[in-house]
This record gives sequence, structure tokens and C-alpha cells, in this order.
Amino acid sequence: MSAANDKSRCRRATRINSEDAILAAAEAIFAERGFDGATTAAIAAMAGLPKANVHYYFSTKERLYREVIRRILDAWLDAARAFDEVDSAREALARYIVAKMDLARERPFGSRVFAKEIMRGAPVAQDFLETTLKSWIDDREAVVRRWIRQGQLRPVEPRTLFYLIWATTQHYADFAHQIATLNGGEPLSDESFAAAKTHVIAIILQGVEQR
Amino acid sequence: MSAANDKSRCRRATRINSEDAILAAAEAIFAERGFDGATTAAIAAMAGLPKANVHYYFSTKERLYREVIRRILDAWLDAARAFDEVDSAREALARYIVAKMDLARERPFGSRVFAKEIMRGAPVAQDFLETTLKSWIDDREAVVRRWIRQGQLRPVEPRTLFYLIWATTQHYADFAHQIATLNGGEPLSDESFAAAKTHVIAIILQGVEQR
DNA sequence: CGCGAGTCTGTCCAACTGGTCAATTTCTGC
DNA sequence: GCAGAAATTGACCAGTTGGACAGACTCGCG
Repeated sequence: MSAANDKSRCRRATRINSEDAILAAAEAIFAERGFDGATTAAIAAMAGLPKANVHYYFSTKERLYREVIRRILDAWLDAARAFDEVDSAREALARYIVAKMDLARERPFGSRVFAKEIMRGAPVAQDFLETTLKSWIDDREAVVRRWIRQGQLRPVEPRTLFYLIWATTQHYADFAHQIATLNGGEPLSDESFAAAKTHVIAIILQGVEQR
Repeated sequence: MSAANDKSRCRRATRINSEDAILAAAEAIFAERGFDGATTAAIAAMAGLPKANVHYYFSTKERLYREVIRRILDAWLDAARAFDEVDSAREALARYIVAKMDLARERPFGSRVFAKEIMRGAPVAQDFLETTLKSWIDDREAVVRRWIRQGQLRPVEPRTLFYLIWATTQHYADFAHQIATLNGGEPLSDESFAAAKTHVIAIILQGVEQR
């Protein structure tokens, strides 16, 4: 790689590093205080930059917020693919729950930002809900109904099953503080979390599988 | 009842009406925007009172917020009693889920305020989590373990079961907007909600009952 | 080496926030 | 029917916020 390329990549890298630092800080601050409660000053402080620098990369607080939401939805879609990797109901559900639990563990702030976005009426994510998410769940509902016809699953209501999975997996991110408090003040260890994953899968599969 | 009592009750009634209007408005505004994002002006406007009137009844925004939280925790404790009404695992779990689902349906704002309170690290509810909630779940965990020993339930992890119930029941309040959007833009009808209640109970009981 | 584009930041401002206060109106007990 | 307590409210204030902007600094190419 040429020196010229190296240098131009250096500039770009600086920009990307700053943007990433700001986005990561924004995700944390928005998660804790919500859109209205978050201040650009707090985001800048957490990112270790002057406030004006934040406004250099993201002209307005709303534009920054939209970008944070966009990344979260990307990560969600990524995890959702786990549902389609295999054709057995048991395996597909198990993999999907694992993917959603891991997402909750790795991006707890993102999960909380999304939750708060929905609670304010989804002014930014409404389009995602109506188009991408709507068709995702319509399609998967059909898949679940096929599994039921094939005798892999009991005749459960597909929507109820998805809401139960979404709710439970997100709970481990959104209510991590409550879980930690009930765990003696300590966040779940990796082992406890892995065990929780297994137990959640066990209960849900037992709840819907035909036996 | 004497005229004097009638009158004094009138004054008190006015006060109580105003306080209730403010508390109801506060619950809605805090639910949508969180503590930091909520403004006393918005709460006053929704309650149909001048802002100064709000500060007459609740000296500070934080005091008002604490009172909102207190009432929510009261309602939660009320619903939690459903768990102890009967001794069969099946009946106790079913009743508890019904109570929590009904609470989510009747007090969706309260549920969201609580969720946001946890997400900001529970500065106000921490004491409740550490004392009341901790001992509640410790005691009920013991009850679940007894049911397991008695062969009423499969050997599930009690905590996982409670988190799954809390998550799912709260989801119907906190994510009501998402559910409505996926329901064609309309909130769940009373019939759909009643059906969801039944389906949730069916999946969870199937998931944990010994058969 | 030097110049222009890109990056960074201190300073400022208009709008808004929680909260105060004094003046006014409305009750209540006698 | 009146004295005073309680309730109500418009006007106001000090602190904070999102954002603008001009100038300083840095990098990379010719």
C-alpha cells in the first residue's frame, strides 16, 4: 500500500474514529436519558471531545439520533437472519433466541435506545416498523404456521410467540440493572448469562414444540 | 353528613382532583419522554392547569416523579398478590400472568415509567428493588422450587421463569405502539388482548408444567 | 515547501427549563 | 357576612440547551 493511500486512509481513519466514538457515546447517553433528556454536551464529554466537534460530524442532535437508531436496526436485522439458517423449527427458534440474547448482551445500550424510541411513539423508526418489520413478521408467521401444519409445533399463535421471544430477550438488556440488583448487585457473569440463555430456550421450546 | 363536613370534603375533593389530574398527566408525560425529557409545562398543559399550580401541589419535578413511581410500585405489589391466592402451580402462575397482563393493559404509562426508571439505573426505585422486590422474588423462588419437588413443574430455573413472565407481560404495555403498528396500525382490541393473554398463559404453562 | 481542503474548538446566543413570588380569588368556620 | 386560610395564577428569573460561527490548526498533494 502506497504512502499516499496510507495517509489518506489516516485522515479517513481519524474521521471514522471520531464518528465511532461519538456514536458509541450517543448510544450510551440516549439509552440512559432518552432523546429529549440527552444533551449533546454529555455525549461530547463521554466521547472525550468538545461539544462543537460533535456538531461538526453530526449537524444536529436529531441527525445523530437517527444514525444511532439506524445502526441498531441494522444489528437487529443481522440477528434476525439466524431465524432462517435452518429449516427445523426447534433449531431455528433456538438459534434465533441465541442471536437475540447475544445482541442484548453485546449491545445493551442499543436495545434500550430502541425501547425508548418505541415508547415515544417511534417518530424515527415508524417506517422500519411499518415496512421491514411488518413484512418480516408476516413472512415468519407463515413459516411458523407451516411448522404447525407439519406437526413440529403445537398450534400456537405465531405473533404471541414472537412477542414473547422479543420481550424476554430484550429484557436481559433493558432490565439489566434490575437483574443485577436481584443478583446481589452484580451483573450476570458470562456463565450465568449462558445458563439463562439455555433456560430461556428450554422453556420456550417446551412451550411450543409438539411432543 | 353535616354541611360543614360536606364543604371541607369539597375542598379536599378539589385538592384531590387536582392532584390526581397532575399525577395522571405526569405518568403519561414521564412515560413518553422520561424524567429528564419531561417538562413541568407539558405536564401542566396535559392536566389543564397553569404550570405554577403544578408546583403548588408538588414542590419539585423530582417530588412529583417520586410520587408517580410510588403509585406504580403500589399497583405492582397489588398485582403480585395474585401469585399467592392459590396453591396449585398452574393456577398461581395463570392468575399472576393475568394480573400482570391486566396491569399492563390498564396502566401502560406506569409500566413505561417504571421501565425507563430501571434503564436510568433506578435512582428512585433502587430501594424498592433491593428490599421489597428482592425478598418477594426470593420467597417465590422457594415456592417454585417446592412445586418442582412436588412434581408440579419441570426443573426450571425459577428466576428465568419470573423474568420471562415480567418481560412478556410488560412488553404488551411498553411496546404497545410496535404491537399496534404490526396489527395494521390499530391497538389490540379487547378481544385480541384477551386472546393474547390466553396464548401467553398457554405457552408459558406448557413450557414449565410437568406432564 | 507552501497552499488549500479538511479538521477542530472557544465563544457566543436565542430559546427554553424548573422554580419563585406576590397578588388575586375562592373557600370555610364562626 | 366576614376574617383568614387555602387555592390559583401571571410575571419573572437564573441556569441550561442546541446550535452557529469564525478562526486556528493539521494534513497531503504538487
